[in-house]
Amino acid sequence: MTTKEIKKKCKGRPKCFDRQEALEKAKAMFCLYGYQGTSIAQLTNAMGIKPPSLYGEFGDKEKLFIEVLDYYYAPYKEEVSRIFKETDSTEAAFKAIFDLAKSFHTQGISAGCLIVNSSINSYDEDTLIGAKLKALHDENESTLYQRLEQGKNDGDVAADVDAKRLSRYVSGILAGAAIIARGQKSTDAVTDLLEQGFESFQILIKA
Amino acid sequence: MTTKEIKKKCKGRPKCFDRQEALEKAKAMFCLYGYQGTSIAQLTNAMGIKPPSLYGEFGDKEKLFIEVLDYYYAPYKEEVSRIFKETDSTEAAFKAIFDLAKSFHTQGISAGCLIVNSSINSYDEDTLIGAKLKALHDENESTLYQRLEQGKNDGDVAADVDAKRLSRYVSGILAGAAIIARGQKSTDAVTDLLEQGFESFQILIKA
DNA sequence: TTATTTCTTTAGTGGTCACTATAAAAATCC
DNA sequence: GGATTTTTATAGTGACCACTAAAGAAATAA
Repeated sequence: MTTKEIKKKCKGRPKCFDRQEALEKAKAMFCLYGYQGTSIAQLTNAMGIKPPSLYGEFGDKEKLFIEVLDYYYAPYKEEVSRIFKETDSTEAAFKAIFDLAKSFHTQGISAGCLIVNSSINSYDEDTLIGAKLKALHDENESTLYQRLEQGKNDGDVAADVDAKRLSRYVSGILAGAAIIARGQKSTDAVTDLLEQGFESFQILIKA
Repeated sequence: MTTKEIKKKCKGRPKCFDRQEALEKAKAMFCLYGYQGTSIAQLTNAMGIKPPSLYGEFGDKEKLFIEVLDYYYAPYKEEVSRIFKETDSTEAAFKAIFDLAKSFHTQGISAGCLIVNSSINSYDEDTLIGAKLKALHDENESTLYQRLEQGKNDGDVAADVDAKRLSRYVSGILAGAAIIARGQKSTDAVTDLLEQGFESFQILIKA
């Protein structure tokens, strides 16, 4: 919207596509078929543009994918941030996190989580994609960890709880839920895992 | 060994490679790079054979992969079966399962779990690979479920425990551990997840 | 209007993909 | 030893891969 307005007075031929819409389409394709599994031809077809436009706008396939990863993570990050701001107790906050994952994976045809999916194929930290994936994972886990530490300060998480271990536990269950959502496509399996996961979380923060 | 002895008296030119060794090499490549990410050229190079030999012996890439999946799952299945036979209490049995996963993912360079990894890219049940992956997952979860039901009969699992839900929970954590092992390559993260997972399991079967 | 700039479309590039036709090599059978 | 059988190695097949050179189209600037 605003970018369109701002760019109204540029020289040269105007673009025939909206950048965000293109990213959205690319995201959908990468979610379905993965980075390797999605060809430039599939991407350009879905995005409604030709290869030179894609390369002109996004650089190459790898750079486009990294941009899609940020675009994918942003709303989740914002939602988690909102939850942790607006929710008082640690228990209620993590209940909201588990619920967020549950609703994400159980409404519509879930393709799992793009970041979890991609970490299977691009696990090498020496690559741009691998480094980006690790950064996003670490950021997420760190966010969970900090909320647990806050809970210990607030007093609704027991003092002898290992916050790092517990954040890894939650992070691992969320990753598992993403896997199950994609691989098994069973709403019940995801729900069971996440609800049982939260149930155990409730117990673990009290001991 | 025995197959070699038996096949000693065949007509025609004898094979230059050992079938199981070839499967082992193929397994290693698929574990590292995945189904899509491993080319026939890479496979034949690792297996020490030429493409026509691969196709003559295994059919095509898809059939080879499915055979590798069975070859990969077999020792795990046997080990779980052994654990469930030789271990008395449900708690000790699942402790052994969690420990098995822990040692598998923390010794050497873990490539995660081939079956979990593959379920990301080959999630369509309509394909041969997708169907095989779902079958293996279901078999594993069913094995866990049955052991929990046995525990309820034996009396060391509380009667009101939802065995299906709990088996999905354990299965989900094991999947998450495989993801973390591959994606984060952190021994500590895997250990934390699995130990915290078993700790919660201990509590959940008693309530 | 003309020049300049920027994006578009067309039409490819060399490289790699899974897979195979062909024929030589190495064994047994008669 | 010669015929048969099976596996081998050589050398390719068309299809698709990520990516791009070249030229046309659509805007602004002069």
